[in-house]
Amino acid sequence: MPTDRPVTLRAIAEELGVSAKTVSNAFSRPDQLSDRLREEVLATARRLGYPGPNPLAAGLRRGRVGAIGVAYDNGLSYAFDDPVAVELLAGASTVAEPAGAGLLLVPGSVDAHRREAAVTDAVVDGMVVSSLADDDPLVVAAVGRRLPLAVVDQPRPDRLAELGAPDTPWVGIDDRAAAAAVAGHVLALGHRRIAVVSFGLHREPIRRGLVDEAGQAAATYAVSRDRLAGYRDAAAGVGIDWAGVPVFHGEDSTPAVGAAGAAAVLATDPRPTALLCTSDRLAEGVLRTAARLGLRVPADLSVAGFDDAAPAAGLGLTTVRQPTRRKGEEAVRALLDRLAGQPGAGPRTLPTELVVRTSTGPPPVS
Amino acid sequence: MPTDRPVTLRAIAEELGVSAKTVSNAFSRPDQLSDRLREEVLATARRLGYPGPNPLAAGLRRGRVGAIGVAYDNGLSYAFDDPVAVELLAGASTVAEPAGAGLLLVPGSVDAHRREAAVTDAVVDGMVVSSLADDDPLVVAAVGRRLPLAVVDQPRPDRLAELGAPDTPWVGIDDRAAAAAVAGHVLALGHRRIAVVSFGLHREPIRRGLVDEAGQAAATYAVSRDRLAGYRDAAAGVGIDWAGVPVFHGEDSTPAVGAAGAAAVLATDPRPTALLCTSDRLAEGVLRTAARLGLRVPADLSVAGFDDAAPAAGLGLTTVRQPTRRKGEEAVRALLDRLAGQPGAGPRTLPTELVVRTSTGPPPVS
DNA sequence: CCTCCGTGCTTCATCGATGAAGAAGACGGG
DNA sequence: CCCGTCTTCTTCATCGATGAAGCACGGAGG
Repeated sequence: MPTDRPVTLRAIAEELGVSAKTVSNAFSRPDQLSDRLREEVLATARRLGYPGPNPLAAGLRRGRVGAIGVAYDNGLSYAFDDPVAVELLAGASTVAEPAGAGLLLVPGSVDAHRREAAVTDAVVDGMVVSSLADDDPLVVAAVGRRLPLAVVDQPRPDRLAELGAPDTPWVGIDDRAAAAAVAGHVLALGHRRIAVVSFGLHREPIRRGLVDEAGQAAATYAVSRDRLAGYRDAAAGVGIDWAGVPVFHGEDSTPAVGAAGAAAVLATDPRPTALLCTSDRLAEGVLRTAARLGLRVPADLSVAGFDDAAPAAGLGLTTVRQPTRRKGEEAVRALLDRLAGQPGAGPRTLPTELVVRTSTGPPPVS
Repeated sequence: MPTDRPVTLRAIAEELGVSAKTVSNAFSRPDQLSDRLREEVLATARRLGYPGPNPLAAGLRRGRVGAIGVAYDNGLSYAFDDPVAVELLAGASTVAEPAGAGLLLVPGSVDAHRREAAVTDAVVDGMVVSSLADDDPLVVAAVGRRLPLAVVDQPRPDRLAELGAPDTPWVGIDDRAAAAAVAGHVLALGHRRIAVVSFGLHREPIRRGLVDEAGQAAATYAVSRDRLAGYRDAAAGVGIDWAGVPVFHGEDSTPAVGAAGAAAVLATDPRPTALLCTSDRLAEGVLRTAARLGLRVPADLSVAGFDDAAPAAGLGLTTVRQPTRRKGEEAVRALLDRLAGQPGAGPRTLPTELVVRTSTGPPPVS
């Protein structure tokens, strides 16, 4: 029996009659001692069943642990089902991995208190936070930890400044302009009766369903707010009264919500001829409802998405391509730079591109 | 200016003239002190810009950090591109998340030394390792850390016992039987000239391409070895001489490898009428090559996959469904149980199911 | 009036390692 | 023969917190 309690550096040191520091060096700084002694130390370590230097203790002393936290708006389990989230993680990992940094996926939770605790307790050197609402306590907790941070999409830089973290690296796109671009395309095709299917506007859902202008303006998810504003900009450009445009918002970005949203907005009178969706996954559900109602796309109904994520190409979806993967890359890169001592990089806006496929066309002649 | 060096518990304690332990309690055990004092402590903490108790230090003292490591055979960046890996992670997260445990994705690396270091240095309470070759030093490193472990798929329980960790929880399927089932289906359709497209057999590729029986038996990836053995079992059942069956193995489980593999085995004479693939992603590439060569599936060529992962249904692929998500769930559950003090759960084999779709049919009459 | 107990806070040791600085020989140069 | 330098190892303090145990006080119970 080697031992009943954990074997530590000190145990090996005593066994061999050398200092603890020498044992430490045998593992972490081989050049600091003779090969002969080093071999002896390692052999003794093996014999005693020493698990190697405890990374936790080493991390405490060194001040870094080689891990980057990733906090996402929704739970982890949701994240892995959303191709956009997965792509973000993929991007993050391509930069983190060569740097030898692990990614700690911070558990989300319905329970607000535990959600915060998870961020507070994460053992990491820095954190990427993504897609959080302006009023999410998670943001406050993350900033409050005074940990190097990098933000993807939301909260916006101005909100970060408000929270006392003005130089936080931020990566995102111009959501308003991108949304205006896709709406502009649809309107240019001649559509005048449009509707919107959006994911959540607020963290705490007052009521899912159609939402009026006041509700839209009060959205605490900056991305949702800005995309709606972009649609509205485009509508204003051709003289459409926004008050008459049905806007549905559901809980999250899933086909199920999209399907429900489509049912809701297509029930309004006059029936819209084009639906703008704030994500491709929503659009996927919209297409499903359209099929169920016997509406041909795009002959009877045009549908546009957002993201150009996994299902879009296969579905022939007109959408806005955004560099999700690059967002993950840039966020981690900025974080690593900061950890290496460079100053905060500030906001960085990546380009987007309208992708026209077959889900949009001229409105039906009615 | 609050300070230039980090604010600690002690600083607050001194500022207020109380003990450090009391400040600690104000954060972690609110019931241990009066509300009045607690408020005072928190207010002072805010004033001094205290980031909250350092989770690293707390973790060292407590002996746990609330994170589970996940080590995967290939790099992280690869993992996020593979639907099977993502599903495994999704399963893992659905169990870890409610338990408040984060998932630390351990960085893989081409550099063997750093790969090991990443496992050694991961700050976690336990680790899930998935799909590692029998001779992967990562396994040795993981076992050597004497950290609670749970293994998915490979290495096999017998190999774990060899390494001195006999009671390690293990989750997987009966790869040999599952492979025999899908091969049996193809053979029952009447095919006699079959070929195999497989992902890697060895960690260190001697030579990609067609591999003979000796090479197959020497595979250090137990999953690959057993699936080949299963195909072979089925072939033996109908009197096929396995030495005549072309077996291609490529680096990893990607459509690109599948496409290359198909090209290789379809160039053999006589041309096979059915291709068995060890994953759906490989099969995806095989279908691409078939299309390029003008072969109709299944009229000219039958193709079978493995996994029943994301693309399979869409492609009409005949395959074997395996409960990837559940593997992730069970592995993490077993790990959490062990962390809670229960003894090792040992091996657990999950069921599989043959799924026949449209990519297999009778061989062409030649 | 004395004892017992709970509340609220403190003391002490400890979790397991590593950075900075220093000391003892060995060795080469002048 | 002395001195500076290198190698090899040691000493000391510290990273930042928390468990276990202890002390002081006030109120309840006998």
